[in-house]
Amino acid sequence: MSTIYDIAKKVGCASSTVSKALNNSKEISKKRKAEILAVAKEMGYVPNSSARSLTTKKSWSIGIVFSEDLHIGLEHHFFSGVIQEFKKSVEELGYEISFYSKKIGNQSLTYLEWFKYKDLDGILIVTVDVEDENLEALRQSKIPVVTVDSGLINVPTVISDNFQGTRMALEYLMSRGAESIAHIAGPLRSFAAVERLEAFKSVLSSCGREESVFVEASNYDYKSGKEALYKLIKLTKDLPDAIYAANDDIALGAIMALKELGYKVPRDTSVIGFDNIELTRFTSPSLTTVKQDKRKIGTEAAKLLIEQIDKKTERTKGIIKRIPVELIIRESTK
Amino acid sequence: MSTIYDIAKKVGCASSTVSKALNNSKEISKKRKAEILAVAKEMGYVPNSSARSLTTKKSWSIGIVFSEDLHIGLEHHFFSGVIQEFKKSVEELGYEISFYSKKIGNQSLTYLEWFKYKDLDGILIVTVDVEDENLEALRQSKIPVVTVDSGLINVPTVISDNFQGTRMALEYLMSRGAESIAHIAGPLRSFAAVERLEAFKSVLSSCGREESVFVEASNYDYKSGKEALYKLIKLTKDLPDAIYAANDDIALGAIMALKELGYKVPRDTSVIGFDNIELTRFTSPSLTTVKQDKRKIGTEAAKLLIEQIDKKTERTKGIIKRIPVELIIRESTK
DNA sequence: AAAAATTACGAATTCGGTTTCGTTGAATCT
DNA sequence: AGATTCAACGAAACCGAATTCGTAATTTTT
Repeated sequence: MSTIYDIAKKVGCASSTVSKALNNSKEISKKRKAEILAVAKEMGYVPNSSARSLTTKKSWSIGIVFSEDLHIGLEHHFFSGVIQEFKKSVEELGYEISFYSKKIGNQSLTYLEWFKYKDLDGILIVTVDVEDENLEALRQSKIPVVTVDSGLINVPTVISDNFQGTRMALEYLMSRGAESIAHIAGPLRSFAAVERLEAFKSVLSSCGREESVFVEASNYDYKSGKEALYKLIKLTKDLPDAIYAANDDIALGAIMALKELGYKVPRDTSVIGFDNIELTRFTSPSLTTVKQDKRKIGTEAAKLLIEQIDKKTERTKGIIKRIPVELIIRESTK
Repeated sequence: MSTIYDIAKKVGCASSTVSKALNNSKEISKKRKAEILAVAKEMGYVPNSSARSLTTKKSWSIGIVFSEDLHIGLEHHFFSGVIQEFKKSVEELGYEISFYSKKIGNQSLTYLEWFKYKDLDGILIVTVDVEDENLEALRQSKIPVVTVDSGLINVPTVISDNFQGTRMALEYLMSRGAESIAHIAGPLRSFAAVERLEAFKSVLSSCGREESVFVEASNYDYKSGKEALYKLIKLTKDLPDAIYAANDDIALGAIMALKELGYKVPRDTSVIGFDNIELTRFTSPSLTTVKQDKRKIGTEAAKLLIEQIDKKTERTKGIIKRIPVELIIRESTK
């Protein structure tokens, strides 16, 4: 309601003086400042963010992009945790978050246009759909960007250590006597899926296992996990000793499919997931899984982004920050 | 980058004319308009949201407040779904959402100040902590507000039909032979918890059961559910035939506590929850529960809010929209 | 005490749009 | 043809801040 002009009028000074008082400039006397601050408080003055960011070119807000095509959203078990933590981190510094949405008014904006439209200070990309060609322009631009779980070249990325996680999972399975291990990969247009598949192949071959059996799930969800398991069964004559799934949802789907086929987990085969979503403690059997540290991922992403924003340092070419994972052993592996 | 002034210069007209072309005003000829639009496109013009909302007093953004004290956040099973759907609904109309956070820059703002600061068009309150006195000012104001799952008087509210749900749950339990039924209430500073408790008492007494046994969980989570069950056991000599929990997390906690005490569910007692979070399908035993329609709740809240924003109608005094619930029968009840 | 350097403040401009209102030229009417 | 209406455009004010720069008042220096 009340503006700096109202305050100026009441105090009997110029608006510029009020502005100085409010922004602890040194161009003002203690006395004047105290006087102005008192009046401002009395009038219930609140600055206007639009006016402020119009002149300062700083919006104090950070955009978040996530690929809805990959079924990522606020409800996603894992990413909602990452975003929550990211939000908390940047809020401590005074930033707020803003979600990308295609429709702005009547027209639809690309990520880059959106960035300009909103005068954003930076962007967090949560997972990347390789097929989203809109991202390319973002990647080539000079604006502060950080990604989680993606492989955009020349963009700082925070991602779980998929190699370490895969190795831990597979070595554990082998230590428990698994001879044949199959992999249900996530959709290979996601970067993490590719990494886990690569790691799977690499670990197996380094252990002297020649062929690596895997199928690709069409999505990171329960249903796709079920379907993938049926595909897998068709592919192999015998049930493998163990199955390494690209994430927990897929693993749970696979277990359900195994049940439908009359198999018991872990008696007939072990299943191991990735993520450690809350669910996994409660299922029966409870799920052995590789735990991702979503809190750490969120805070690290925030850190990497704020550094770009503050230090005006150009994006460090292709920084990639790997967050350690942890193997959580439960009942789905023998 | 480029502004309407740049366009004006290039076209050779006034900025006001450009503005008119961009906002399909009728005060412009087809020819001029086409010409301007072409140049705008060529220059990659994108409007600036700050400048726009500064003059129009319309920010096209809606604020979301949720009480972190109640452990509500982006990760909450139920509310994240509501928010996701709300977001989708308002985005279709060109609005974006913005989350309240205490720290703006260095100072902390009340909800009302935040509303002014950001020039918000409306506010969605997701659950209300009765003890949050900041809300009172919001309630008394004339700004467009809608709440979900709360009981703010004179504020439109969208909420599940807790009476219907409770009745369905209890009647089902009784139809299956339960004589004694206890209730684990949610934290009673939340409105839904109070409603469910009231409904519990009312249904039981209308069925001729005199005393209604209940305990209050300190939070809506698993741990509180466990603790509450231990409290309950101390309170009653015998295990009740059935337990009606205020939400799924509490129910799951209670089941775990029962397990620890050597009881089996549903053999020794039935347990029924509220929400139908995804988890409930996977637990063992899977949980019988009252399903809340989070999609519907989200869209209805959006509708109620947009109506206030658009029609400039004052808040209809105390409108309360009840969304039907559904009983999902699974294994935790006999 | 006069000169020089500081300090405290205000006038004016700017950010990027929207909107009002006056003016001009063309089209319509009598 | 002269009077009248209407369509198309531009000048200017405004939204609410931040910032630059000039000036007057004050303090410090010699």
